[in-house]
Amino acid sequence: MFLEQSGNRIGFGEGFKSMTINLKQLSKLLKLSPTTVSRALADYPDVSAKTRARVKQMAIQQGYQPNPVARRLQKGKTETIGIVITPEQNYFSDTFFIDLLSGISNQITRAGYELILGVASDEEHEMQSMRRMVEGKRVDGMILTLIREQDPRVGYLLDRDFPFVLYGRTRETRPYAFVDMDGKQAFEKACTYLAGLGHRRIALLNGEPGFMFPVGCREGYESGLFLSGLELDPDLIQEWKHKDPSQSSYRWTLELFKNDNPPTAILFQTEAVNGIFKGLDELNLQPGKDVALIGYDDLEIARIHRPSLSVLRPQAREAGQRVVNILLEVIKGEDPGKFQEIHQVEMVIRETSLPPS
Amino acid sequence: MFLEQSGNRIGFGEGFKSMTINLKQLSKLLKLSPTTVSRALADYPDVSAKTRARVKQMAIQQGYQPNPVARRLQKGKTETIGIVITPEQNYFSDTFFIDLLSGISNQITRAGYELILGVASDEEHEMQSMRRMVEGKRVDGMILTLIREQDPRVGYLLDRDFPFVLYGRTRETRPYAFVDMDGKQAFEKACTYLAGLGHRRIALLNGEPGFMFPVGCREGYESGLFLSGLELDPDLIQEWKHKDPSQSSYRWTLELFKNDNPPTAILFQTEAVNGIFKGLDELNLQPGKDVALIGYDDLEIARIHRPSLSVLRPQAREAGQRVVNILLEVIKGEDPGKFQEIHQVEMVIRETSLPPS
DNA sequence: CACTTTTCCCAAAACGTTTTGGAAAAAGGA
DNA sequence: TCCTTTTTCCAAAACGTTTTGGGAAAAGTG
Repeated sequence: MFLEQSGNRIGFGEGFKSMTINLKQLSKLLKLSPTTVSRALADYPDVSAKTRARVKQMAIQQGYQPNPVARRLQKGKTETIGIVITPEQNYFSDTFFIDLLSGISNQITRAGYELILGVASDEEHEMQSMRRMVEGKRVDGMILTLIREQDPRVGYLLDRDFPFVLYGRTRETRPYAFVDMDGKQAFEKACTYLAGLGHRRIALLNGEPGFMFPVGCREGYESGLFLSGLELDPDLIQEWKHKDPSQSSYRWTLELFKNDNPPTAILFQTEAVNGIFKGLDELNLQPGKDVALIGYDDLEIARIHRPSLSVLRPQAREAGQRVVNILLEVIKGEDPGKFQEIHQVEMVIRETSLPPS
Repeated sequence: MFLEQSGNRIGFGEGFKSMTINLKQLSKLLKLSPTTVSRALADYPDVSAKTRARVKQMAIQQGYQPNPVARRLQKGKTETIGIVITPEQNYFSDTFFIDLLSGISNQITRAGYELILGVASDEEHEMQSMRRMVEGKRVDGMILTLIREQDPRVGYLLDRDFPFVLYGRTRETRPYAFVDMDGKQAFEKACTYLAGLGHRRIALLNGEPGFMFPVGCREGYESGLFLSGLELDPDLIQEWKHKDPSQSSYRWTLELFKNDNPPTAILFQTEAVNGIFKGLDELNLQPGKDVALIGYDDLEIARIHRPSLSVLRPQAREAGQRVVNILLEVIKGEDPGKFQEIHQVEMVIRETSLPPS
C-alpha cells in the first residue's frame, strides 16, 4: 500500500496540487455556473439566499479556497505589500521593531493581504530591493521605516505616485502619509519631569545624525530645558552610531563625567543602555541613585535590570496596525496627505528617575 | 500646474499602472507575436539570434518586466516561500536570527522568488499562519525555525507532502530536509576546551526544554565531560525560559554559587548572558577571571563586553542560504531525505575562557 | 390576461503570461 | 529541380479567477 504511494513521490509537487479544489470543479459539483458560485461566495445580492447557503456549505465541505494568484491577476492587484529591513543598522534587534512588525503583519493578514520582506545590507541594496518590488509589480504598496532626513526612497515613490506609508517622517514638501511617534513631546516630557525632580544638568545621548527621529528628540530636549529654565550645554549632548550603539555610548559616558560640572541625569535611546551602564559602573556611579536615567523604548533590559529603567514607551503594535490601515486606504486611491498621524508616547516611571542626591 | 495634477490624484492607483508596459504592447512595438517575444526573452533556441537581440534591447529600453502574477498563474507556482516567526519567544532579537533571515532573503531574491512573512504570537497562531499559507496556495514551500522536539508543523507538512525545510531538527521518523547546527559537537568542544584548561566544575545553562536544540547541547556537554573524565553533577545544570532568558538565568546564577562546590566555568546560550553577568556581579565574581564563560551565539554584547565573551559562533547566513537552495530543490520534486545537513560551529576564544584561578 | 418589473442565473470576456502544436520560409541534399 | 530538413515564427489554448452584459423565469401590476 505504501509502496504504491512512493511511486507518486517523484512528482509530488503536482501530487499536492491535485488535493485542492477548483472553482470550476466546485461549480460542477453544485450544478451551477462558475459565475454564480463566485458571486455567491462574494455575497452578491443577485444570487438567492438558498443557493448562496448551498454554495457556501459545499465550499466549506470541499475546503475550497479561491486561488489567490488567479484572483490577483483578474483584479489587477497583487494584494501584497512590501517592507525592506536593514539589519546592519541594528534597529532590527529592538523588540520595539518586532512589535511594529507584529502589528503590521497581523493587520495585513486580516485584510487578506500578504507581507513580503526584503533584507538589505545597506542603503544601496535597500533601494534596490524596493525597486524590485515596485517596478517588478510585486506589491501594491510599501512600508518604510528608519527614515532619514533626506530619504531618496520617499522621492522615488512620490515621483511615480506609488502608494506608501512612512513609519516616521522626512524632510519633503510634497504631501505623503506617515505614522510617527511624537519624539519631541516625549523627550520634552522626560526632560521637564527630571527638571521637576530638581535635576539641573541633564545630558542627551541622541540617535545617529542623518536620521529623522533624533531631530525631534533633540527639539524636545531643548524645549524641555527651556520650559524648565535650564541652559543648553553642548558638552552634554552626543550622538551614537547605529552600528555600535553600546560601544559609542560607553565611551561617551566616560567622557561625560570628566566634565567639571557633570550631569545628574541622562536621556537616551534604550538601545544604547548597555554602554551607559558599563560606563557608569566603571566610574563607580550607581544608575538611578547617582545618575537618573530615562530611555526611549521599553526593551527587555529596561524591565529586568535592577534598578529597573524608567522609559518612554511608544506603542509600536498599534502604530503598525495604523500604518497598514492607512496604506490600504492610499492603495484604494485616497489622498495620502490626509493621513499624517503623530502618536503620543507614554512615560513609564520605574527606578532610575529619582531626584538628584 | 499643481492644481491640475491634483485632479489625477483621485484615481492615481490606476495612474501608476499605466506607466508599465505589457508583453502584448511590447510585441506590437516589435512587430512580433507575444509568443516570440516571450520565447526570445526566455532564451529559447527557436528564435533567431538577431531577433532575440532586438527583443531584449527593446525590452530593456521600454523597461519591460513580465508581470509576475500572470507568470505564476500560468506556471502554476507562486514563486513564493513562507516563514512564520514568533517574537514572543524572544528568539527574534538575536542577531543570529537576523543573519539567518538575511541569508534566506538574499538567496530567495536571487532565485526570483518572494519571501512572505507571518508573525505569530504563540504556537497556535503559528500553525494558523502556516495553514493559511499552505492551504491558501500562497506559497510553494515553507521554512521552519525554532523547532520543538515534538513539532506538529512537521507532521502537518509531511502528511500533505508539502515542500519544507527545517532550520533545526525534530523527533520524526519519516525523512525530511533540514539544515542544523551541530550543537552537540559545539558544546562538546567548549566543554573539553574548558576541561583542558583545568576546569573541573563546569555548569550548563541550557535552552528551554521542549525545543530540540538544547537536546544536542546537553548531549555535547555530557559527552565533553565524559571525554575529559569529569563527573556529571545535576546541580550544575539548569534551563531557562524563552520568554525571559535574563531573569531566569540571573536567579539560577545566584542559586548556583550557594553550592558547596561551586562551578569555575559556565556554558550557556549568549541570549541569557545579561542575567549571568548580573548574578556574578552581585556575587562579586568577575566574569572570565573568577568564572570562565562560553556562550553559544556571537551577539553584539559578546563582542563589546569587557572582558569580551568567548563564544561558539554558528554561521547563520550560510545556513540560511543552504536552507533556501535545498527548499528550491525539494520544490522541484527532489527527495527531501537527501538533504540533511549538519553544520559545524566555530569556537571563538576571547577573554572569558581562562584557566581556573 | 398582457405587460412590466424583479429575481436569479449564466456565457463569454478579460487579466498577462507561457506552452502547445503547428506552419511558412529558408537552407540543404540529390 | 524536387524533396527533406532545419530554422524561425505564430495562433490558440491554458492557468483560475472576477466582471460584464445580458436573458429566462418568476413575481408583481393593471
